[in-house]
Amino acid sequence: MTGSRRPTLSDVAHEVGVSAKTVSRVLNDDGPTSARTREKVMEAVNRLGFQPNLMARNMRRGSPDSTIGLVVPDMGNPFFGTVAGGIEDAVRERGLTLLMGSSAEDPAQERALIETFLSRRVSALVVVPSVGAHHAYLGGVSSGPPVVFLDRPGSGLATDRVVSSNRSGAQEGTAHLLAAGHRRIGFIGDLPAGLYTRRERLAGYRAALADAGVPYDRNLVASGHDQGASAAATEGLLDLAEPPTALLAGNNFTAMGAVTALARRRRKDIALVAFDDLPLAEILEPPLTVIAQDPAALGAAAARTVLARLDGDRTRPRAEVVPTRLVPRGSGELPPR
Amino acid sequence: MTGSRRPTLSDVAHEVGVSAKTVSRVLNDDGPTSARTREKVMEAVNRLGFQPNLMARNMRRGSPDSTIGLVVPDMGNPFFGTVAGGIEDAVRERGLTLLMGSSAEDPAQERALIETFLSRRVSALVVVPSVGAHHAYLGGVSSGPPVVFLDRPGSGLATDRVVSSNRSGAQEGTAHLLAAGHRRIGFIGDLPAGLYTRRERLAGYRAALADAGVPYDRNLVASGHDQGASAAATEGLLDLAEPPTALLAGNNFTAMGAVTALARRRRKDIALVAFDDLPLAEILEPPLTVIAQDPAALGAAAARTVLARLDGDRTRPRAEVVPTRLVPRGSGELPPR
DNA sequence: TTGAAAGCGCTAACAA
DNA sequence: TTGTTAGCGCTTTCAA
Repeated sequence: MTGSRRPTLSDVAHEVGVSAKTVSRVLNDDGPTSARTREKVMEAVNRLGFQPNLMARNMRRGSPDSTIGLVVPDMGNPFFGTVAGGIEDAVRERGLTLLMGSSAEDPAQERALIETFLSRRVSALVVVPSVGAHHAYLGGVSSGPPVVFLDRPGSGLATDRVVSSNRSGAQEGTAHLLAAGHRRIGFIGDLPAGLYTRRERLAGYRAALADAGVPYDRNLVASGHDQGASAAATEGLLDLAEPPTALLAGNNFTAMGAVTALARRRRKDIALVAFDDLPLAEILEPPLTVIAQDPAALGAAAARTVLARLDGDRTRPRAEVVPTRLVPRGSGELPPR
Repeated sequence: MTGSRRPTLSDVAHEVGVSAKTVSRVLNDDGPTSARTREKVMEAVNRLGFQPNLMARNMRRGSPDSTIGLVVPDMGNPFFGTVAGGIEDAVRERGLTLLMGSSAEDPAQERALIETFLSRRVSALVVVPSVGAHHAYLGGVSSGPPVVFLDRPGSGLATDRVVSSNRSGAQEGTAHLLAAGHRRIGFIGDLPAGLYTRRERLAGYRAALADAGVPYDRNLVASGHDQGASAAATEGLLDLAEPPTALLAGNNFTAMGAVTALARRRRKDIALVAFDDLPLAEILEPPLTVIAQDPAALGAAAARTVLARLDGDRTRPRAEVVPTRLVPRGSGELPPR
């Protein structure tokens, strides 16, 4: 397995007794070759376990690598996994392979990963930008592959982007709680506070409050990035002197935290609407009302944009919004006590 | 952004008025260079937006690409996302980048992805083999990168592997149900039936039954791959003439299906133990008892093995088993009615 | 139907 | 401290 040098085209050619170019022709179906030659070449290829060196091929051809680089902040979040699946399904038939790496929500790691992808000459880049990252360097004098920002707009680079309808979705979810009669509605948002999705969803929440003439109370805004911190933040809201009677959870992890906190406190009377769906939402008690995102559609939209750019689309940057959908299941319809 | 040719080393060299080799020296910190030269070179690099072509560098150096290829059957499954995070954390400081792609549990796609990685000369390959895939081709005459199988052993290739303690874990979980007094215990397994983890866990289940002198009844074995199918399969078990009083769910998705089915039927009297933990396990009613896996540890173990091989370890293939842990939370302690 | 020569962008080896 | 030459493995171009 690990041992002698990997075989090259010339090794195969030498083995068969032809020139390297002939082997190349056989492998790439490029130009005429006799059946006899083809047979012998293929036999030698298999016998030697020859694997063409794509780096050499791409270099000579001057063509980009047939891969698309995807940068996400967290591979363990099924939201991004589903996004990746949506991209992959859409680009596979074009012969493109999706390569995914994680930035761990760190601008430095994000940049390192992007440069890794650029140095490997990927055909396109899909990036979920980390908070605090700047992308001006991507738009330098140099010609690079098309870049699409996903889930969040990038900073310092005017290029295509695909996001969910964060603001109107959150507004709709909050309005749903207001319609049930709630006036004190808590918001549990992701961290850091500068996160685009958090800001947009918080803005939607505030817009709904304003529409209903309910004053915004910043004491009702809590934060957490993972499930544990979000649960603690939720308990903090419940412990207020004037606690909320309803909650809007800002994403899937904060939703799990809120659900956990309410369960620990046995507070089935607190209404809850979550941004982003959860696999077990239906069977929670009460069943969880959500503003569902469509991560596979986000991925597919990004892929379509990428393919259009690769096909020569030179129009100005697109900003696509994938709609969210309110799914009432019960937890958002509870009245205030 | 997309336009003129990407700048090369020579472009930079020409711009500064030095040779390509000097620019190379500056960029790679290889050999002496004057401060003045370094300055001018870096300035030109930034101005032109030069990105070194890693394909060319790797080719010339004859070194493999500083990436590790990871092949998983499903990017949307957080289990594999967490595994990937475990690998990444362990290899990052060695300067290796993790590239993940999906086989969609299809041997043909798996092979295509592996060949893609091999053609790009990755430093190592970590593979979660699809059912029905054979890997003899990886062990050919040729020298290739180290390969580690993860979560499941590969077929046709004797190489390193890292798996969970599937059999003993399932045995322990089943024994837990038997200890609570259950004698009719259903098993809901992943599909296809040939899947290694399913077979191992089923074997553990059967071993526990045998230890307790309880006859194995194949009518109590049901199957599903996703949450919906697993829920339907669970309902099928509940509709038997002699239904089970307890269930063992074979993985995270079947667990969510079983939980869903029991909730729909309002059967809080049915005991349940699930293989693999769930984020909301604690707050289900009753709280879900699980045989927890440690996906990050699986990834870390695979990474350690990879690094050892890259460091020249030529000993015979390792078979590492990452232990599972029974976490009693309530659902497995319910007595039979 | 096949081969020879050149060169993609970079770095090793040597020379200056 | 810097430059020149050659060559990594492949494909393009041209010739046979």
